[in-house]
Amino acid sequence: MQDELRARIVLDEAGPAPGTGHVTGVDVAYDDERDVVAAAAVVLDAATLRVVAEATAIGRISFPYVPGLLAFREIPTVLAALDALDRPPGLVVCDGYGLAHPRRFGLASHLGVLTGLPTIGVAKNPFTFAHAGPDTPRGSAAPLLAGTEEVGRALRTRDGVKPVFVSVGHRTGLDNACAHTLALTPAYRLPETTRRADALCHRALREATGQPEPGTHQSFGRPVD
DNA sequence: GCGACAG
DNA sequence: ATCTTGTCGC
Repeated sequence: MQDELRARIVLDEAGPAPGTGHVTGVDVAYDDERDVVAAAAVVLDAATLRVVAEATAIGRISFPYVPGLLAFREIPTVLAALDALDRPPGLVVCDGYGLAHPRRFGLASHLGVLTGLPTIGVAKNPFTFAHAGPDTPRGSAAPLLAGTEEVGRALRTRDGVKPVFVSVGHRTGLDNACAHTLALTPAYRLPETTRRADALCHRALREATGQPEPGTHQSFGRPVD
């Protein structure tokens, strides 16, 4: 299926200019025990990084995590969240890869082809591509190489901090994808889009399952004296 | 055959 | 992704 759909990726568009229009982050959280998945889509104003729209969707886990097949696990619920938005998403920033994929069709490319939207992938970990460590300062980058082809970049978004791994999804160029990623990281390693979507899908999952009770999402809660 | 392997 | 503690740094 990936080999089929790959032909529909549009690579001759530079994509939206960084800092203009809207940028949307999508992310998914799981509760394997209860077989529940929650997705979130958060639309930011690209210039101010302020949230202008949000939407979530709840579903059942329909596919296991298999390296290389992440899209089949995450996309159904992500599509539902995007559909629930009350305005166009603009550029969509995914957790994971686009072209930097064993078959050149990662999550970001898959989502782009299904929706027709411009997409990029920003992953936290390298997949199976060789890359040198980018220089220390923020903005430094090193190519992700599939043989001789540059399928993405290891991009430093904070001085001296582990880089993120950027690749093109659909209807966007790699230089532009990296420029967007830098515009979305004024304070943290990960894009604001990813951070907002991550927080929202965890909140939605918790509200849908009504499990933990601790204070803030990622905290462990105060020990009882 | 074995290890690696986005989230 | 999820679970989970201590700890280093600003």
